[in-house]
Amino acid sequence: MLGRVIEARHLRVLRAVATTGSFSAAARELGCTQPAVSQQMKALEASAGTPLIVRAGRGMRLTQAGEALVRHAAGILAGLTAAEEEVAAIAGLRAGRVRLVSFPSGSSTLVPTALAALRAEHPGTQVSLEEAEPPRSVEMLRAGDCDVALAFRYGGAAGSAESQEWDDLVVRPLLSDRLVGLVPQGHRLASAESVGIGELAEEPWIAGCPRCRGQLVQVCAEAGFTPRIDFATDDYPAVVGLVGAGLGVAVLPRLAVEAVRGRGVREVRVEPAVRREVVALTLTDLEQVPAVAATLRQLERAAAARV
Amino acid sequence: MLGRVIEARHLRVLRAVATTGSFSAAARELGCTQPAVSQQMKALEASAGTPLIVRAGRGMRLTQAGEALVRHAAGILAGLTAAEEEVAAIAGLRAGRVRLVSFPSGSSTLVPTALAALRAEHPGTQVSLEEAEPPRSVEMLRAGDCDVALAFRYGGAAGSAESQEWDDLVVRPLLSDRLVGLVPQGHRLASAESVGIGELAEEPWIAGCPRCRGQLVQVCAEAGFTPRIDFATDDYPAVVGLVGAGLGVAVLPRLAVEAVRGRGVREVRVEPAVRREVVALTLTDLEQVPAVAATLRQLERAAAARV
DNA sequence: TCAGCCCATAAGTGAGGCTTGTACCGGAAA
DNA sequence: TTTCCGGTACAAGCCTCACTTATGGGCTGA
Repeated sequence: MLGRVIEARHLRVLRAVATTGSFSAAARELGCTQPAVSQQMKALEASAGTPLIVRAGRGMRLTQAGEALVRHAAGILAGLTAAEEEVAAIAGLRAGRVRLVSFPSGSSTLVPTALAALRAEHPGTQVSLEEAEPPRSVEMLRAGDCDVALAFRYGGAAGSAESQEWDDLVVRPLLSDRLVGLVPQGHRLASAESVGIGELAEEPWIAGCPRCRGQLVQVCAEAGFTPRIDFATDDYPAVVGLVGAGLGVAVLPRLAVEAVRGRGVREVRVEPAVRREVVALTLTDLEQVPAVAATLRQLERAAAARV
Repeated sequence: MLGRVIEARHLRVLRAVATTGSFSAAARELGCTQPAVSQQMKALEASAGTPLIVRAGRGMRLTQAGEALVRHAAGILAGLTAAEEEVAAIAGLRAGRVRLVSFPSGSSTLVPTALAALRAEHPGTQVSLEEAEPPRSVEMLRAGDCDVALAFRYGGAAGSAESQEWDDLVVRPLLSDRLVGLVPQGHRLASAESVGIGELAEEPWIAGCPRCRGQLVQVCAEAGFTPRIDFATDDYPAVVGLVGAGLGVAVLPRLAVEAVRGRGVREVRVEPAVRREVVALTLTDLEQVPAVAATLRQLERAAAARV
């Protein structure tokens, strides 16, 4: 048997034949030759098991089976073009949804810039934003709960463990975020241009998120002391507020400080320079999704514009 | 470019992948090998212009485009199977309509037998019956107003013209219908076994339909006389009634006489034997239509059973 | 009767779908 | 950890099938 099942191609040919009333005209409409139409119709009749058209001198008529098939073809082909259009809209960035997860200081700095540019370039795209710190955000990425994760990692030994976890992901480096020191206005180091970390050994500390705190402890250990951490909170405005209130000093990523208009605090450069690398993460397959690719591109542009 | 447009085959594969959650399981469900599924999915993603699935360790997830396509695929494939089933019903004689046109004496003899058998064999088929004499019924057949025409033709010189008109049609001979003479009871020839047509030369005649009348005149001319036709009507019961009332004699096809229970008339065999050939006509293409073929078959069986 | 249009058929070609075979990667069990 | 198993990707070969060109026949209208 030739044609086992009915394919969309057959229905397109049949519809063209039914509307034009001739094989040749259908061929012209379909952009192929007349024998092609002839063969398709023969194959379709073979799989139908009954003639679909009757030649009636000039022109042709549909049989009952032909009429039934044409009637169904209308809906089927309409559904098919609707499906193609919806997919094309997603592929062409006239539609498409991206679920973005970012760590807090990223979502208030890089993300707004990137999303504004994305919206301007592709108004049809929709982006949902959620906040989560790196370990959790990567979990969400793997679980399929988001498409892009804005995360960060610290260089050196501590980062290697994370890098290993990410080697099956797409890692797009965005920028290198230097840590800056925060001291209260009026502090003895408030007007210093650069401060060695060891000079803060005896100060009370306000620590940030757990990972940042770990990083802080490690850096201080390398400098030969253990920081006395009086307060620790995920809330960066709170950190800045605590420093401003004179309750201690802090070391925060540049991005986090920038996101908070701190009053009563001074930024000082801390030596040795410690940087965290801010990256965008996504799954290998998702990198090819147009909306995801566009989001990554805009995140990179937003990061580049920050230099 | 590989896959230009989306075909039903692609959607079947995608649906199987989406429901089973793996290429291998989809291949088993579809009755093909796993690389076949792999290739189809790759082709589909190529024509979609965006990934449709993301591999997520154990199993896989659909992307937004994939979800859209699967959502549409449900309706499209449902419509396709509905179309296939409807066509299969027609092809398998579980459905199907035949428009039958018959001359009057055929519709009351052969047709009921044939249609009863058809109904018994294929209860799903629907037959519509209309009455029309041969010239008109063939017109209807050519115009697409009916599918099968029950007609008749006279042999000899008169029939050749009709045969020429029918040589592009499918002609199924059903039976040869001998013409019989009708005389009133008590007529001088009422008890004759066989009557030469010439013996009726002086009788008043009741003629039937126009074509039968033409045939009558021709036969009489060959016998050397011109019949005096007092009445002519398409209505065979009327002809029989008129003969029964003693208003004349008539020559009618056997089928027509059989259809009418005549009172007060006697049948006599007329010599020379004149026969009309009863045939079923259809279009070449329609002969392959199952419902038409079944109708023709039952008409032939009904005619054969009449011997 | 001739010209034009349309359809069917045949043969050749090319694309692409399917298969087998193999390698790679992951997770689960020993 | 090693080993095994289920799953996928990749490559090569085959074969089906869809399209092409070329040709013949049939019907219509001039």
